[in-house]
Amino acid sequence: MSWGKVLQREFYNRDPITVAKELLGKVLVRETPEGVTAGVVVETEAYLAQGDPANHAFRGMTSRNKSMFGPPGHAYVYRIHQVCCLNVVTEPEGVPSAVLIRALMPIEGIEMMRERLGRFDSLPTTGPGKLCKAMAIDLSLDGWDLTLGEQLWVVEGNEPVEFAESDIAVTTRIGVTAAKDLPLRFFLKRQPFVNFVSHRGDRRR
DNA sequence: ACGGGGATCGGCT
DNA sequence: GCCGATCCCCGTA
Repeated sequence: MSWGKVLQREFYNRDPITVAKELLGKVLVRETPEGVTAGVVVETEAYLAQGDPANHAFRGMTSRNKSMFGPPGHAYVYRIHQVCCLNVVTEPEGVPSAVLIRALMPIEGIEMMRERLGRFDSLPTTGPGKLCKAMAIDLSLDGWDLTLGEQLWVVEGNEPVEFAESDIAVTTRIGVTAAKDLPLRFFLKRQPFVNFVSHRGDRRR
């Protein structure tokens, strides 16, 4: 009932750029008493422990970002502008780095996602805030251990979307004001569920 | 198609 | 007090 091999600690215990790229094509699963929602990860961003002023942990540990300082493979969920965003924590405990999940291709529970959004949306998981609302991911999941295979986790998924290394696009990150020139956003080309905002470096669909 | 603005909240200075 | 790792709506075209 865990939808295949649950990604374990070693997967996350690497640098955030590697994890951000390898997360593409994996499946994020969310289970609540209401049911299961799941989607293929198609867009991510890396936030580095060193030299990255856009990282919430750039100026040290606070009550908000403490999950990033914990062991890899846990969630870092924070709130911004009325919505939550989901990150996975990378690298060893004490090294504050993470990968932001920005978009999914839904493969399970798309109707439930739309109910949670409160409207019909043909793309209910484009954007980090929207996908959290669609999957009922909130601050109570901050620090959650993603390797347990309960409530919130990531599976190998047996490659539900086929792509090659050359299908991965790399651009600067969306919405950040600091370190806006670092090429740390990764997404699958020709994937309609990738966040559709006009952004330097994006390709027309 | 694109851009501007407002909503409204927790975390930090 | 201020300011976002956002989203949606509503102008203009």
